[in-house]
Amino acid sequence: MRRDFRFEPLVSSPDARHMRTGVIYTPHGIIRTPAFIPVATAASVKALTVDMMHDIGTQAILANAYHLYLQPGPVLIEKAGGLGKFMNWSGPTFTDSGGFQILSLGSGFKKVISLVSEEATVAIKSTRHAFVDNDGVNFKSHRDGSLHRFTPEISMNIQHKLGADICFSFDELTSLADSYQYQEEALERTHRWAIRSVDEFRKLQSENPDRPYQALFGVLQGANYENLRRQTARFLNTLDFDGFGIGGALEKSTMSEIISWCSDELPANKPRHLLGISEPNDIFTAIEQGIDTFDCVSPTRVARNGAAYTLTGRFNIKSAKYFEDFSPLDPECSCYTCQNYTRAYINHLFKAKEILASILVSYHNEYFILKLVEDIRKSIEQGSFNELRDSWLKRYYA
RNA sequence: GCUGGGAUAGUGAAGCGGUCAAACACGACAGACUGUAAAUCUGUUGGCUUAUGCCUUCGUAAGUUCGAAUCUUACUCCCAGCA
Repeated sequence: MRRDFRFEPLVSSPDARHMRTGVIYTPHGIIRTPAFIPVATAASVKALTVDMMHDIGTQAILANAYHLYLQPGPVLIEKAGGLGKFMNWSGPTFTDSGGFQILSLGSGFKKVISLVSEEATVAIKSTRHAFVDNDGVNFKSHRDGSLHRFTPEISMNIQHKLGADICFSFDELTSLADSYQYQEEALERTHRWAIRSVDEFRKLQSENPDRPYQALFGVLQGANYENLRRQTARFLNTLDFDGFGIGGALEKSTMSEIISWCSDELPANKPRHLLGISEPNDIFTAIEQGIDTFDCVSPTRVARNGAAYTLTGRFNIKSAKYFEDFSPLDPECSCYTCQNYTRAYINHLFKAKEILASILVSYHNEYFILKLVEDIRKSIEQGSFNELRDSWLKRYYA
């Protein structure tokens, strides 16, 4: 089996132990890192066409095995020629395993990520644990309530059919509300699932030697416990993974440490992906601690609800005070939206519930984050990361 | 001109003697959103100005009643039918 995938670290920054630039080579092109990977859950970056994605400098996209399994089904996408062909995206693609969705949607909906409250704790313990067993997870479709089951083997089969360049092992997402004992149990389960993910995935690949190579990333859990995070990084590194994803509910206060523990233990020659992060301060933190790629729904989700990024912070364009504001969303932005449309117009589009509102702001927000990460990458090359970080964050959060 | 129906907060629309500052919907205003059940969700929406408080409101005016958006009378306007 030809491994048409590799990561080449380029500039290691003297500013921070693990920070670096690099290039990820995939069968569908390269990704210059650090890179933000827009999320296309259901094979679409919501509100954006592929042309738009190219225009704003999208290097790769990340879709989801859970959603595509439920609709339209992996068999159809395989027939279409794979995820990229299906959605007309010729560049590199990622798919998530579905582990996160199964446990964060349905019974865990809105509770798993930010669960600190007692209510969330109770909800998690009484519902989630009933569905997880050592072999896999039973779950109900969020679409029609029908019963389904995911195991590492099933997730790998789906992702193999979807045909993304980079796939993730099947993991169990835990919540910070879970006990330490549960975190340990779940982590062991995630380890066994990682072994099974590798075995199944490599078996499928050897049975289909003519297909483009698909890389497999192992997912690190372990909540906010240093020993668990380090332990899982060391363990996963013994398996046949091409890279790693750092997952779990990441609190602002501990994210930096968690990533640095993982980076300490992971090999320098394999890429490190951070799952589901994209607020500007988090981006700086993640990259500084050695993250190469990361994905997030936030820029488009927030855009559809009227929030736009600017160099001086995020604001809500729906607000009445922009009714007569004929300046661009961000006066310093050179994206298509900011070059051609005013705040007053976009404010009107939201009030009038016009589809174009979502399109224009999604375009701007994705551009804004992609540009920020691009600027950060250049700053690492030029040895000016710290200066950029300090001045940028000072303005943004002023 | 006659007969019948109707006028409720920004709009539509419940309520038909006390538990009504008045349901609900929309709108408006604000907030949230981090591996997308999210073009979603939450809160506020008469005034005072934050209180198991006071004041002003249900077309206008007068009345019945301990008590009226709710009952009576007159008036004004709107709608339908008849002339």
